[in-house]
Amino acid sequence: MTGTSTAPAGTRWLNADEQSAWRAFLAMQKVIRETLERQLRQDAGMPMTYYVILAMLSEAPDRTLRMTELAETAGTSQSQLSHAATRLEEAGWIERRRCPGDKRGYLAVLTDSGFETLTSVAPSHVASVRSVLFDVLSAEQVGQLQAISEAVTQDHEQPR
Amino acid sequence: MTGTSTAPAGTRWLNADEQSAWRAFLAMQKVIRETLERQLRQDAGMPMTYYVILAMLSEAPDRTLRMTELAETAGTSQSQLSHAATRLEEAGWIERRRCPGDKRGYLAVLTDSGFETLTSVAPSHVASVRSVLFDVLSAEQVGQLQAISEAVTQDHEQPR
DNA sequence: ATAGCTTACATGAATGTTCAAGTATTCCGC
DNA sequence: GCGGAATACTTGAACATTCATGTAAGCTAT
Repeated sequence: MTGTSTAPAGTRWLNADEQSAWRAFLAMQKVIRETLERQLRQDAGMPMTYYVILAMLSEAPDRTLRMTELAETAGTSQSQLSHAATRLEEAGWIERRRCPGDKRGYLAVLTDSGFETLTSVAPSHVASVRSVLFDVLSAEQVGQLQAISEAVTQDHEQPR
Repeated sequence: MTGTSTAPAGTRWLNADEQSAWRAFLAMQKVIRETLERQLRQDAGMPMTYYVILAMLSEAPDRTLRMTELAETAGTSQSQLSHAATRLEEAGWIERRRCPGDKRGYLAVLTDSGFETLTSVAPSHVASVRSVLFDVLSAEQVGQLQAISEAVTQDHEQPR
């Protein structure tokens, strides 16, 4: 039900173009997510969320970030990050240290082992991203996709 | 790590454009998924997967589909559908009937209650889809998004 | 007609995510 | 400098998804 038929009048349903674009989009999303998720699971035994967390840490100065900042840059909730950090710490990929100057806080630090893991998985991850997305798009389409993505996310930013 | 630095030579990293397109895309995906998921959870207490299942059933002749077909059209795995069907049946939104002619199979039937629920939730769902996506895109961009989506999914189809 | 493969679906354990609390700190105004 | 609100993070329960496996029924070639 994204279309015609029974319902309170006044609902602006999707027209045919929007309808098919929407379904196509859902399908694309699914293909991409599943492809990457499966690849990472196989090659590194971690979900994509965890990969992104490690990746963000690897780019931070001293491979270290405050939990909250990490959650923000990785695009996860604090709760999710906290659970993830527990698992990542068990795996030996990160460490949590008390935050100097703010005893409420913790710093997440990427360990050497974590960095190595990331380094070893990254190439095949990037290859997957390429093969599922960029290899099938023209340069123009890449630009279009970015513009579309930014339109959606920018519109959605909270007014502070 | 989607970029430069340490790693086996020969890896084709993403260039700057691809990199930023990719991150923008991930962010968009997240915004859209979370928005819809949250809205459906609030308004109907169901995840989007379940909504799609009900929606597909509502469009089928007699609001009935064989489990396998339903899984296919809804884009879920059979296992996922089976679990979902259990929950949906508990909620009284669908029924499972033995499939005449093939005693292995089951038919999933959308109940009146399920149809009513769907009917009551659909408008706000569509409104969300609109507000998060179509309202911020031009007609041209909608077309571009569809083309991009199709490029990805078509390329990914299994060769039979 | 029967052995053996395949199809249709269910089930259970493992894992991730979300939501709602809960516990420390820190900040702020008076 | 003290009470109360906000911040930083954790925790546990509920739920969804996945993977591997299980069971029943249909198909097919001999």
